[in-house]
Amino acid sequence: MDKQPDLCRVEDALGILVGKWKPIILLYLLQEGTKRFSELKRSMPGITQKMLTKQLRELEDEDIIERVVYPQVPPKVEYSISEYGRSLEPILEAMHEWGTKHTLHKMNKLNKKSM
Amino acid sequence: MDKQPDLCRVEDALGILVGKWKPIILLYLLQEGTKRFSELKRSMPGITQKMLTKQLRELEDEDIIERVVYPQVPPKVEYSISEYGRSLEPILEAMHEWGTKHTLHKMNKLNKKSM
DNA sequence: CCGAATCCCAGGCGATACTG
DNA sequence: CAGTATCGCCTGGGATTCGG
Repeated sequence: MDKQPDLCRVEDALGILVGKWKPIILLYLLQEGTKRFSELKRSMPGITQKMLTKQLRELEDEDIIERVVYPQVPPKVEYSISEYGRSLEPILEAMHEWGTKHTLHKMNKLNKKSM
Repeated sequence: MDKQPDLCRVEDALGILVGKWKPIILLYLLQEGTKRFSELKRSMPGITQKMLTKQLRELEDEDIIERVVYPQVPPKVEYSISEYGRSLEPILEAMHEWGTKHTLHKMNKLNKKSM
């Protein structure tokens, strides 16, 4: 199964970003700083509690985000990007930039067809 | 960089790289230049013809790779990274670099536990 | 040699309801 | 408020077979 181990490290990074809501969560926390669960949920229309919990857990397991529980009633849990997680920021920015260009690229392609 | 969730284009880039064999295909073609179908298949133990064809088609549809068919018997089809596709190289390199560090990060984490 | 067509399964994702 | 628990759909990926 082992191919060239050194060539396949791309997938380790990819695996962390893949997930329907992970890029959104990461960009949001990078932008807004620390947020509690309900704030995250409110800012992502369409996500269910289950999915938000799951994606947050997975990011936490990889040490990308930090989770702080305040033992009180009602409960309060805050999430934030870890110092380590910030090392992903350049990659996210590069992908966002490339994605923006690619969207234009596809639009040009469609326009050519209809002309 | 616009980080509003609804304007986030990270997923456009992500969608192109996601696919079990796509990073491998891209890195291979970036390194080796033009290759024919059978060479690609031979270099990726475990991939089926169907999957290789599918992943190549998807990359071709996004103009990331180029496909040249030589009308002869037996058939010969060559694949290569397009000029446009090369714009993904910095991202792949960044992810590879990050992935390498992350692998170390996880190893350190495991070592701490067992000490 | 290249790839399309078919069948199949696991897991990601979602809707909904329940709990401390 | 911040989660679990259950159920079910849908799609990516794989084995196999057929065709030009």
